Amino acid sequence: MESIDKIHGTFERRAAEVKEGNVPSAVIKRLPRYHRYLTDLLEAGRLRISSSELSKIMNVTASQIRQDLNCFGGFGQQGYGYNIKYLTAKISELLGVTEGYDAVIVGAGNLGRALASTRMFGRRGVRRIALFDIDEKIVGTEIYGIKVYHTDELYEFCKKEKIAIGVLTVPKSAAYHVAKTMSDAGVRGIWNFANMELKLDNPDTIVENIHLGDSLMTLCYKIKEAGEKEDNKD
Amino acid sequence: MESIDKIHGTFERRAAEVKEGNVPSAVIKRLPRYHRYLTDLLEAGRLRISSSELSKIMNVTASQIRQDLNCFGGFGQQGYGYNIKYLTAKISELLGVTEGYDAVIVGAGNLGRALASTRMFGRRGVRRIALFDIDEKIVGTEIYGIKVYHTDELYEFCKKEKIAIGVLTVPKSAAYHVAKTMSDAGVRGIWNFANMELKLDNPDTIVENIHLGDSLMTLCYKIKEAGEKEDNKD
DNA sequence: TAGATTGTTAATCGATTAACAATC
DNA sequence: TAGATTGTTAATCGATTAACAATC
Repeated sequence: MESIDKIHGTFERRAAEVKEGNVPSAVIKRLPRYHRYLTDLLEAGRLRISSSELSKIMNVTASQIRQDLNCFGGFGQQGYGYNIKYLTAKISELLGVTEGYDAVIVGAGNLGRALASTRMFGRRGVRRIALFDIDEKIVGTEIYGIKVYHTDELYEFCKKEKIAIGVLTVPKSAAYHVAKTMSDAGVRGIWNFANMELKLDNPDTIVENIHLGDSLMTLCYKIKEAGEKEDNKD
Repeated sequence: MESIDKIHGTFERRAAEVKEGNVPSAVIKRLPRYHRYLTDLLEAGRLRISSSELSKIMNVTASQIRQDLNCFGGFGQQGYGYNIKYLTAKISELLGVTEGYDAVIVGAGNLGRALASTRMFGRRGVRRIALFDIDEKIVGTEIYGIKVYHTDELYEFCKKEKIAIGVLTVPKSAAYHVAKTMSDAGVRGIWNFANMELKLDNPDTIVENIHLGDSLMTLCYKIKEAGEKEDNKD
């Protein structure tokens, strides 16, 4: 127990040193995955982990883990490893999880409802403030505890509530119009499930596209590839 | 028109040359995106495109496009560009889109229904043969034209119908059991929406994980980063 | 033939891995 | 102190870009 406290002390002394801004994009892309594994370890009650143990769990090299974590300010401890809680907090901060952004979901179809019901948002510090749809039958109701508004009110709502994130689950045909409305209302990031590339005039609006189809294709590719290897065995 | 025919002739003569198997993984990862853009161009009625035009549309370098497409057998034509139809067909083949795999969706919740209703599968040559759920109220019904079976029948069904792809949209608690059932029944690839890493004994079962949370985190990161840049302006 | 655009080589860049001295 | 494990340098590897000769 003493050694853990000692580690903690060390971390706190070092916290100011954290360098940022020059983290390579390859590392940034890996951060959500680190975050996932570390959160799981934390929930499992683990306090510390070495790069070598984590490398086995995550199936990457220990060297890469040390190199990666060092990008934002070496706070491992020689002979001990990394403090999981501190590491998770640091990565959360870097990823913006601690910012507490507000989000709206536009489109209350199957996908919109699925997103309304997951605990994915809360875990990442994002609050779902409202759902929007054009179906008068559901406007005014609540879905998984989230109030449904008419899409006509979207612009005013986003502006007034200073919404940071807009989740787009409307049909392709409506996607551009809805996206533009949100962009105009000052929404900073659009999480786009509409299966199309959005071209918005506002260069400051960030668009993160979900292309499930790309993932399905990758799976097909891997299946086909594995089958070919199998064939070559004979 | 004559030149187009000429190009076509050239392509057919060359079709045999296609090299495969040594395509770098960085290129493989980009193929679904190429496929998307090329399909759109094809639907827009375009017949040919140059690496330089495509580079502008896709926001990558023309050099990369030529390098990429060359990996699986240079079939552009100097002075003309690439035949979109042929290129799309080639990429489709490489990705396994032409294999015509059969899939089942396990879990008929919001996400399962969303997946049952999209045209994403058909476009990629994947047939959705059946839905599975444990809710007796919906077993026996049809959802978006797909028959719903009880999950108890999953093993037999997959085995009998030689299902290649299992789409996993059940709660975390049931994910492992369902995945193992499918793996045991010879399902070759699992498309995993359960937000957890599946550890299956069978090393031949391919798992493609969807981690929407990672994408949401990336969006948060980009928003935070853009905000910081904004701050530094002053 | 002249113009356009590929295929391909060579140069650059960035990312990964290996190794080990520093240090807890 | 001895053992463990990081932080960091240097070596390797792979991916991207630039350039241009080949060729349609």
